[in-house]
Amino acid sequence: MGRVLPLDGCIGGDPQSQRVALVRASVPDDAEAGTLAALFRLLGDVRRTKILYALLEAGELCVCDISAAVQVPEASVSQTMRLLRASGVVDNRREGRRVYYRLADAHVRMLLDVCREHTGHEGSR
Amino acid sequence: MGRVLPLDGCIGGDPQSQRVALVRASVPDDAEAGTLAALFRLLGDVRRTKILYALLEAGELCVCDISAAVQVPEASVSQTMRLLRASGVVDNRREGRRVYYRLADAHVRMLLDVCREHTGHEGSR
DNA sequence: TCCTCATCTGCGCGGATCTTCAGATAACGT
DNA sequence: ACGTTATCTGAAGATCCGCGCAGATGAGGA
Repeated sequence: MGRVLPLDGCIGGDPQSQRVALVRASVPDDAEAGTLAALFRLLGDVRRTKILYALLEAGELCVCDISAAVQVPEASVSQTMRLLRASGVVDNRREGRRVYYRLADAHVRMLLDVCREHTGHEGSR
Repeated sequence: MGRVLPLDGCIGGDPQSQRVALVRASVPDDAEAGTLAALFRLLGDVRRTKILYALLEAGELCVCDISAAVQVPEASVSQTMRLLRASGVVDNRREGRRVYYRLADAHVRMLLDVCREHTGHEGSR
C-alpha cells in the first residue's frame, strides 16, 4: 500500500486534524471492517439476492424449491446455500431427505427490507 | 445456464409447488435483483466499508481527511468516492478546493447500523 | 440390502473488479 | 497570471470469485 501519512499537507495544520484523529480511532479496524464487508459482499450477488428475497417472502424453502423459485440449477443453489450458511445469514433444518433453509435473524430481514426501500421498491407486500 | 424446470422431480407432485409458484412471482427479477445486489456489493469492500463508517461517525469529511482517517492514499480515496457517489450512496459538496462527502440518506445509515449490530458490535455510540 | 432421490463437494474456466501509477484538471493565494 | 495544492481521471496488471459440470454422500422406501 502506498504511503499516506508522511507527506500530507492537507491536515498538517488543519483545524480538522483533531476531529480526524477521533474519527480515525472510531473507524473499524481491518478485522472488523473485513467482517462487515464480508456480510455485505455476501448479499452483493444477483443470485444470492434473489434467493434471500425468496426466503424473505416464503419464510422457509428447500433446495429444490429455491431452485424452482429463482430458476437456478439445484447444485448451484446448494453451493450458494453453503456459503450463506457458513456466514450465518441463513439457518437450515433437515426433514427427511429435504433440507429447509430460512433467514437466520431479524437483522438480515431488516437489511433486505431497508435495501429494497432504498432502491425505491414500493408496496413490497 | 443449465436447465432447471423440465426434469425436476422434487416439486413435480409436491403440495408446495403452488406456494413455490407464488414465491417465484414475488422474487425480484434480474433487473431489480441487480440493483439490489449492486448496492450491497458496493458496501462489500473493506476499504469502502471503512470510509462509510468514517462518514457515519464524522458526518462530513473531505478527501484528504478520509485519506488520513482510513489510511489510504488520496487518489484511491478519490476513486472510491466516485464509485460511491455514482451509486447514490454518498453526496458531495464543494468548498473551495476541498470536496466534502457525506452519506446520502438515512437508508444507508440504517444499513450500516444494522450490519454492525448483526456482527455483534456492541455500544455503537 | 439395493435402488432412487435430494443434496453436497472438488475442480477448472471465464469474467469481473480492486489497486496503483502517472498525468490532467480545478481552485486558491500572492 | 503563476505556482501550489487538492482532487479527479484513465489504463494496465494482478487477484479474486462465481459458475457449471460430474461424481460422491446421505436418507428413504421396498
